[in-house]
Amino acid sequence: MSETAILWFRQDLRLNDLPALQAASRDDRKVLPLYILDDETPGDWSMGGASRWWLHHSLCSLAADIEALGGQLILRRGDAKKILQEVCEASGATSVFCSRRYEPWASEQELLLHETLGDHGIEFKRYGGTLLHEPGSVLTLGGGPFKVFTPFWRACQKQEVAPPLPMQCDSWSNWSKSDELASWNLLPTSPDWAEYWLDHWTPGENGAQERLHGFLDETVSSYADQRDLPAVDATSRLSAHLHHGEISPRQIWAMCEQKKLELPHTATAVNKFQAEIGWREFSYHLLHFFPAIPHSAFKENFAEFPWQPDEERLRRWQRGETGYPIVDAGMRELWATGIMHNRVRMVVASFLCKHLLQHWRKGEEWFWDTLVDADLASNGCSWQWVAGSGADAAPYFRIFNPVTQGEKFDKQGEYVRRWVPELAKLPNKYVHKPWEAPEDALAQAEIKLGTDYPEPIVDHREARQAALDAYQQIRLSNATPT
DNA sequence: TGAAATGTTGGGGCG
DNA sequence: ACGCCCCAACATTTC
Repeated sequence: MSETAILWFRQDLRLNDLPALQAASRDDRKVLPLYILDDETPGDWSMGGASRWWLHHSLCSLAADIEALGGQLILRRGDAKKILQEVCEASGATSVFCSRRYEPWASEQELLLHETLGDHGIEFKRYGGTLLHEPGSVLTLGGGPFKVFTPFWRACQKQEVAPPLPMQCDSWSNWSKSDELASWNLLPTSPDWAEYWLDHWTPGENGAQERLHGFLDETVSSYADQRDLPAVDATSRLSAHLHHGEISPRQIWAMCEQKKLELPHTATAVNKFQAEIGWREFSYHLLHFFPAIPHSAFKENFAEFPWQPDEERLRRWQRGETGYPIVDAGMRELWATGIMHNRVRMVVASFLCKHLLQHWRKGEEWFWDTLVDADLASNGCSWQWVAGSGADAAPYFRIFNPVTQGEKFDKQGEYVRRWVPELAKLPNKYVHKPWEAPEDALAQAEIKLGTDYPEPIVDHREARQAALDAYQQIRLSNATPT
């Protein structure tokens, strides 16, 4: 009689290019596909609200795909170690296969599982597939991790990316003691802030593949010119699919390489897109070597940065009520759709840290809860990048001017008007700076500043100076005495 | 994957 | 014709 192997799904909700699945199904084993909702082990980083919404739909999709192949996805909730032991015992499974994760709590959990399951005679094996290159396989000549993106990415590109694996599973276990997905209450109620999200998103492996093909067929050619324009649909919008593992970076990579062979003139744009996959890799590698990144400054002198905690400022930023249209548009897009255009992410993040002097962790936490693509590695590294405390970070004095950024990347104010409809009637000239609009222009646009749309929460010039002064403080504190 | 301040240059208006 | 000033336009530096 053949043995049973648990395929423990985590952040890899797909069936294709899944090394753990291939390994599990080898040697004539029956595969028992299991997802565990574990809110205990991740500590502060249990899944945020938007991710849970996504997870619900992604699990529906995965369950349907497995069912179509004759299996049943088992759902269980609780401490993963306990559940795995239970399910092994109840089902007679003798091995557990999974894809590696790289969050500090997750790698600890993997080591622990290897020991405790091993003590019970159960084989625990973990596989790659979530990254192009495993952390540790891309190192400087000195043997250490890269701390700067460009040389890191150059080194990555010197290595082969393994081709994606085809789906392979011959027989599924028929053990079927599963929770009802609905009982997990992953979807929001009262209010249902995700009411229209299925109009924007198709979670699941099929949705991810469609998105990738659509992007490469129709969008990528204008990617180089237009990806910074938030009003234009010129980005891949793959981040959430990638985060949940519905598509692997190797699948993306292979398709990109093929695209460049077929249509060489798209090479520049495709390369730019691939470099974004590179930033994801970079973040994961950094998180692996510097596990404190999600909660403490990579550049240590930033530990003393004089942030000015202010709940009211934070709240206005979260709600998109700062009085700076491009910032408010971004924050409202995030709330309405679970995502925000990358260019605008940089602007709102810079605004929170530099104009409002709020700790980058406050922004990181908000994004963690509201983004469908919330990812510990990318989120932590990117917030530190903006704040200036991260690896290869933007220098602290690089302070975005929210008006200039708006005028540069949203010339016609289309994006602002979409997400901040109260400004819709304002002429282009003032749409990024309504406080400069003369009385009659405001009247014609039916706006009373301070009532229909807020006055700017801070004066740009003063806020910029305050941020530079704050930076000066840690520079001085960091100076070595002579 | 900035922005502002400061410096330089050169054309044109003007006395 | 000349010098002077103004100020774009661009370059450099500073934060």
